[in-house]
Amino acid sequence: MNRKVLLKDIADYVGVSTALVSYVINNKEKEARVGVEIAKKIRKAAIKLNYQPNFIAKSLKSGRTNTIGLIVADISNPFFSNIARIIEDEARKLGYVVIFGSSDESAEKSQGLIDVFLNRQVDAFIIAPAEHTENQIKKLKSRIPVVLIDRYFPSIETDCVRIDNFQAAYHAVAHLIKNGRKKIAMMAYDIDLQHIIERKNGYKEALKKNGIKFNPAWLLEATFENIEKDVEKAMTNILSPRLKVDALFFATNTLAVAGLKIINQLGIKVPDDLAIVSFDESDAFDFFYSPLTYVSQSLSEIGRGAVKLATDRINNGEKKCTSIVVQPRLILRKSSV
Amino acid sequence: MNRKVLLKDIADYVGVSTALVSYVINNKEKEARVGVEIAKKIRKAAIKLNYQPNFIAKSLKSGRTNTIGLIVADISNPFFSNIARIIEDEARKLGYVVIFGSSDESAEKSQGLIDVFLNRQVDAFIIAPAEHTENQIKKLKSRIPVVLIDRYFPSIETDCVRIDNFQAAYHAVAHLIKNGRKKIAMMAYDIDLQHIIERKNGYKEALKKNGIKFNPAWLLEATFENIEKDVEKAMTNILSPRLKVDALFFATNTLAVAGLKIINQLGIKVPDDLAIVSFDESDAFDFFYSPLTYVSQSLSEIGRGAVKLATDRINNGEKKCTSIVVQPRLILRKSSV
DNA sequence: CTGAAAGCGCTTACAG
DNA sequence: CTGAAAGCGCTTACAG
Repeated sequence: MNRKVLLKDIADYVGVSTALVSYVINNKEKEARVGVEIAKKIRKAAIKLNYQPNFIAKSLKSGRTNTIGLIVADISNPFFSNIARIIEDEARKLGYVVIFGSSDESAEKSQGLIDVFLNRQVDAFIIAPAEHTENQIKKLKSRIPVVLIDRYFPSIETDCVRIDNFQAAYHAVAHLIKNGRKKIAMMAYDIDLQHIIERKNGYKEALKKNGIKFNPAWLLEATFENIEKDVEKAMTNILSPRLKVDALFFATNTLAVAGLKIINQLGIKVPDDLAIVSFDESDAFDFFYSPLTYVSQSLSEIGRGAVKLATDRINNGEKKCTSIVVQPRLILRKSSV
Repeated sequence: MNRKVLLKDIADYVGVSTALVSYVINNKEKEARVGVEIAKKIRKAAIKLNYQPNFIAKSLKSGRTNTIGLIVADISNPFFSNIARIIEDEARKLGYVVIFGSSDESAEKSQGLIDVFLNRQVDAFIIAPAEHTENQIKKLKSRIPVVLIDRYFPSIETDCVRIDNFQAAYHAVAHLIKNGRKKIAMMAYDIDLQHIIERKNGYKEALKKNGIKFNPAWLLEATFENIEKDVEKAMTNILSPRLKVDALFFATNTLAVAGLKIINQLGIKVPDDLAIVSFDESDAFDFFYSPLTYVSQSLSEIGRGAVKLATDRINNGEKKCTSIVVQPRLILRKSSV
């Protein structure tokens, strides 16, 4: 295994100082007013010797690692892995690399990941924040660029990419009502995160605006720790032994996937006996026997936007916070007819 | 924003040299025979000042970054994102962080990612290698620990975690035959990767051993670049206007998800008219109207194994190559009855 | 137009 | 038992 080629090797090879080589390699000949001939020679030598600069050394000097820390709830959730894929591509185009971590919606794990990534000197964070992490985010953003995705905290001014969750939920539920549904349940999380709260509010407002009195028994809630069991219990309650509602609105894809299993088990007819609308997407939605109507967020807009905001702020820490609000679309299919 | 705390700050605070502080922080007091009292003081000061060592500086000195580079075909494929999740957790337990990249099955992108990650001085690679990357892998493994997952190259001795694809495919197809199927097609990739080749061979061998003559028209192939279209074309050909086979074996989950859509479009009855078995997993398999029988690989065994092999080799570059062979299971469901 | 030198924040062999 | 100093591989202000 041959030794790595260093700046010094090129300098020796050409017969100049490492300083000169550094300037040329980084295209700063102008500032240093390096001779054209020499510059050419240096470039040639760099290629010939296959010089690869040592990122670590560069980072130590520059204080930049060209690394973005990505924290999501769970990288194996298709919603997040699809966003991760976009972020990866966009980031690399700009010379960044992504390290990732899953918080499992736990504030404690979130803090752990933040600490690890801070130690690694990431240049910026892209975070789908977990519940009760306001303080973490507030502190973090005073030190380093932070972009929130999917969720956000109204009390903190940050760069963020999100959708209007209230509107999206409102439209989804209004759509159910327009199609004649009157008793509409919502399967949500028992959680203190703004995007879920807004989805709940949108749901309630749609009922209200359409003259339907909200029945508290319709709002089903699960915890993150026990999704499967909680969904089963809540849904069995409201759907069995007899259907107490005629439509069901799922607040996220994970809830929907768990819920559809119960619906299959109970042998409920969708959409005849129960209409369904969900949020986000999943392969499961396409293959459920009655393909699901769902609120689609453009994952590529989210990913692209997040990387753009992050890198913009890396390059200009003083600029004002930007919220990119992505337009969701309601994809109409058989489950809600 | 207050300045980061340095070793020097602790040294000044306690009134010793940075060397001593470094020894204590890294629990090497023994070697340096630091006084117990001093060590205590230093530790206290480190906590009081909330000292966080600078990883970059450490890395530059030690040549280690405690970073693993993960290269898969596509991080948004649930098979890979689930493995990524396991790798993330296992790696962090051991003090490593993971940077990831998607090769899209392209040798060129693969090389690009390898170069980027090498520059970042990752300590090891975990790779699901793309087609035609033997030489990349061969070169790479002479420089740095490499663990292959999912796929491997028989011509290169490497650490790897895999299943016996031949056996798995053989059993899957034998299962179809045992259930009375006689004309069994396989939807695979037109690709020169060992795991796909072995799955094809297992398929053929199962036919042969059971006295069924293999019909070349049964082996359907798609390219990675055009999965959807290729699958549609190949499957329409063999399933329409009349069914020319009575069973279909999918070589991967991506092929199956694409294929099931066609089957739905054509309105084919599964399993009555066509039995199905697939590889890997997907939420779609559960929600297809006739839940899919599939070959399940333990993703956690794969992820865990990969991290173990990688870190073992980081700590002992000379040890012999290890193949972890994970036992797949055939999960029987309605689609293949 | 070019080079010597300091410095980024650590670790560790060496000297005392 | 402890410290001064070199060095990891770069960048860049400074001097010439």
